[in-house]
Amino acid sequence: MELRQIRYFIAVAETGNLGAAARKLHISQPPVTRQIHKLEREIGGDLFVRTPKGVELTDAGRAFLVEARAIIAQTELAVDRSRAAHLGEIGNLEVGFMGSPIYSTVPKILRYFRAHSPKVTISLQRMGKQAQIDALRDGRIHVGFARYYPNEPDLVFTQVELEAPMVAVSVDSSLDADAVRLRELKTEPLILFPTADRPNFADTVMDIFARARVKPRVAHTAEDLTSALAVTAAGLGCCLVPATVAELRWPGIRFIPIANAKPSIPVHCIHRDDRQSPVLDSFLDALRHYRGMQ
Amino acid sequence: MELRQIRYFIAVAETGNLGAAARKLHISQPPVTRQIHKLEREIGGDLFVRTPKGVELTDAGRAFLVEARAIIAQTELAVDRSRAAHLGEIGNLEVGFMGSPIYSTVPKILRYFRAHSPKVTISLQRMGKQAQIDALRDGRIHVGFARYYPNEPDLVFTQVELEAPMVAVSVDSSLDADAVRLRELKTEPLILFPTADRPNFADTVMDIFARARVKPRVAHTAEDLTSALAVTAAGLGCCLVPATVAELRWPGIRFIPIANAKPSIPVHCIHRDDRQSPVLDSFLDALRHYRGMQ
DNA sequence: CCTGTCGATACCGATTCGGTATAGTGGTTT
DNA sequence: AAACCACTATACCGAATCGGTATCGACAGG
Repeated sequence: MELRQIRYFIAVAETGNLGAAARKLHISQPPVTRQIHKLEREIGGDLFVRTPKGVELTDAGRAFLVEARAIIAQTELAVDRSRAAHLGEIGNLEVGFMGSPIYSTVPKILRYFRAHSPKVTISLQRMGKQAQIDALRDGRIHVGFARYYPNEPDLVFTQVELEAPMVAVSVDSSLDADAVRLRELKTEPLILFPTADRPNFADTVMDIFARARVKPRVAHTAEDLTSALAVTAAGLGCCLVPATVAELRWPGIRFIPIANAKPSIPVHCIHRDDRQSPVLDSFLDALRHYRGMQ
Repeated sequence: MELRQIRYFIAVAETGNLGAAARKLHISQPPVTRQIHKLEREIGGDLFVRTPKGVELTDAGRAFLVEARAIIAQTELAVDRSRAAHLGEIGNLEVGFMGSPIYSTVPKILRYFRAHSPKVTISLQRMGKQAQIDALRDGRIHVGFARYYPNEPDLVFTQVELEAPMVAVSVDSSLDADAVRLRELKTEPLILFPTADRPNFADTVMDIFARARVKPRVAHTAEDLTSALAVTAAGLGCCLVPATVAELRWPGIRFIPIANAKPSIPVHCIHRDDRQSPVLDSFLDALRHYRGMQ
């Protein structure tokens, strides 16, 4: 069976007349006759009864007409869907992430992307940097988010955010609530995090102190942001956090801006550079718009 | 687009390899390349990425594969359905009926037909004989049931049942419950029905009395069976009914067999004779079996 | 009885299809 | 580094199929 036969059949069924169907199809009448006959031979029974004034559907023809229309609708749907997939309008975006960007930066970007491409489903999974890199190569994720990435020949990363540091202290802290200078933290016990996956945020924190020519008193290390804030809330010290983290409410924690602090804490996004995924292209497009807005 | 392209596409997608797909399709490799290219041109984007070891689906290709399988399934369904319709296994049987056969004969036959062709839906509509004949010619019904039909050149009717008469009397009647002779009814007030659409059951009743050389005392006429039994239950007289009517329970009515009564009340079925409807053919087939069983 | 309309058939180029041969490409082997 | 695969793409050739023209046969209406 071929779609040509189905298209001709529908035209004939709708006009009730081979000649009229041929005119509608912009061909002559004999080819229509032939294709209908072929179709009838394949189905093994007549689809029309021939009358002197045209043709009429048989019961089998009526049943086939319903299916025929469904087939044509299905083919059109197939083209539409795959075109949409080609344009990155539908599909699935697999996202890997690690660390604190998940608290604010990643949701903001994904919300923006969703407004652009509402039909794309998004899957999020927490994974370390190296796991992200492996997953990107295997195609298990399209894009990864973290603060820092090592250089990889076949991958490309771009900075999507640059945040100023803030100080997180216990609500019981005696530090000024409006702003502090880094120098004032010299005597405060500092909590560093994370501990794994260097280069990481802990390095940035040390760099910020170094640039301000302040030598911090590192009292504790914590595995990740959540642990660090827990230790902070317990009153064991303070820690530096990216500004977006302060957008959330943490029990027992007060965030204090740092005077004259420059935005110096990046969030990066990593992905393949082979333009294999329209959904990724679509996402990167939205990401460029998003960065243009900032 | 043509189904050929879709079939080739599925084969390629499933093998991940144009050559292997060609072998599976029992053709050589170049035609496969060509059809895939055509398909990609029509959709306006690549469905596969070509790798040194074969091909891999793109996102658009993956989306199209789902639809492609649906299209093929739909075509197979189309052939199956229309074949089934051709064999009268699916479809709709429109039945017209009038009078008392609806109480037992018609349901019995339809139940039997349903066991034969469970996927055929059945629509019943009450209509007079002439209405049935018109509806048969227009194709609004496939088959009609009534006791008698006039001869029609393009229609054919067959007897499907021959019932003995029974006497219906009020429960208060003094007549013997086991059997009566027609002669005993000579003095009973007789209720005749129906009043319209002659020849009808009333004529048969008069004929039964005439053959027994008994002259009945016609006291009332009623429009139909239900009315006649209502009058009977009121104690205004008795009436003859076909035996199958006695299978039902009527309040206030007692049915009494007639001694030596021969089956003489027919039920007929009428239909067109042009073999245009497989469902009708299927029904007539079941009907022949049914009559063979009786 | 003639005529108009419809589907079916026969035949003719034009197109499309499948087959063969071969070029091009990237990865692997030696 | 050169030879060798395995795979896709392209060019070209007969065969099948498609659409067009002309015509036939059947039937209804004038």
